[in-house]
Amino acid sequence: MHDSNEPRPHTGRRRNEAARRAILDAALELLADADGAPVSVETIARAAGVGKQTLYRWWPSKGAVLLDALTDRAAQDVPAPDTGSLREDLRALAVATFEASRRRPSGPALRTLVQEAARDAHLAELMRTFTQARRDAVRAVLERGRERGELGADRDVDLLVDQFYGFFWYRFLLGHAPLDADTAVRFADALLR
Amino acid sequence: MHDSNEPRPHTGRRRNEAARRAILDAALELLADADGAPVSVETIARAAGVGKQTLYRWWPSKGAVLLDALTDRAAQDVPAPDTGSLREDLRALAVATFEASRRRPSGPALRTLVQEAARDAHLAELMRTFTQARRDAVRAVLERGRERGELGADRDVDLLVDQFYGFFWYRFLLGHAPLDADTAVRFADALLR
DNA sequence: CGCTTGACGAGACTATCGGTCTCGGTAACA
DNA sequence: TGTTACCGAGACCGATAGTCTCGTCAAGCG
Repeated sequence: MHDSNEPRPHTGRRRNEAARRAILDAALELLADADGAPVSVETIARAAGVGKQTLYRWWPSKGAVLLDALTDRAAQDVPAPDTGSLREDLRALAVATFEASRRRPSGPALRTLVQEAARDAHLAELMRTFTQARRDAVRAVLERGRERGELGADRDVDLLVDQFYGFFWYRFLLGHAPLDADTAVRFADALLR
Repeated sequence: MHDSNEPRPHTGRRRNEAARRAILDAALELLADADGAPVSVETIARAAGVGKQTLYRWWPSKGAVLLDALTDRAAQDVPAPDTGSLREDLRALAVATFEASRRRPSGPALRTLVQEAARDAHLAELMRTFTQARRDAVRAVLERGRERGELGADRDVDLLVDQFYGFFWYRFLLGHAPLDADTAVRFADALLR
């Protein structure tokens, strides 16, 4: 058996970085334009001017490409406000979350991506880490507030985290009611009453 | 032109009621067993012992069959508690909603149905009336409470309704945290703090 | 009783899509 | 200059929603 920890140096043609960019850009654009409608691999490849195999050579599935397209350019950084005030932190988090969901192309793309995830268990699993980071940010803000005595001992942090993201996703996916900054502030205050 | 308000009497073989029942029963059972996985028309027809055309003769799409299967047997009746106390009404609504989501086969079937709706715009549209009735029940409870002076003028009913169902759907679809009666009571109380 | 009508089960067929496979060509490196 | 691995293109496979056709069968009418 050969030493797999020390593979032989790479030879041959290298990965085409322009193709990678074209694929991610095309995927994000199609994801945003679709706004709910499915995005096919054929369409992405054609829009990027590449063959399907180039896609599958570097990503294991369509979902992986789509998620990569979103996280590549979209605000990867999770805001972690720490103003010293629970109310201010939660307001800031809500405003940042709601506003980010309205920006193009990442907002509409995220909406489509969730719908893709509903039919693709693999993608759903990949998205868990994406959403877990956001949940952790809310939890951290709440727990800092608790340590400062701004959150009563009777308040359940798990419940509050799910209230925060439940409301957000509900309005985001249904799109029947606004997710603007004013709503964000009123919502954050409602959670802390 | 003939009088379309007075169509000629029906002749020929009549609709097979047993087939209708078999289709709806098979669809609900498959929907519940799938618990997320897609349910194909072929599978429904085979399980019901009917041809695909019998399905498409009476329903316009797969989604219509699935929704019909759920609403046919599942608790169609929306609870409308009116105890005279906002807190008691909202608790009752939350307990009924959360408990119903855990019952078989309607609970798992609803979860699968939502995932089907994510890929079927037609079904998503059909489900709007289904969910609207539930939203209206919560709204009615809140507005009765407001008339009794149990809800401050600063509380936004639209926000509260979305908080209620946002939290429910979030936990129901993700399944990461309990939706039991105890949680329902604590949640209802949290909304009314 | 027998004819007309329309529903019935069965399954072939079309179109779409995710994913695999193969082909001739080409860029990078030794 | 030869080897290697990536490239675009597209044929191919399997699954699935929905349509179409076929021979059959039940309900009513004359």
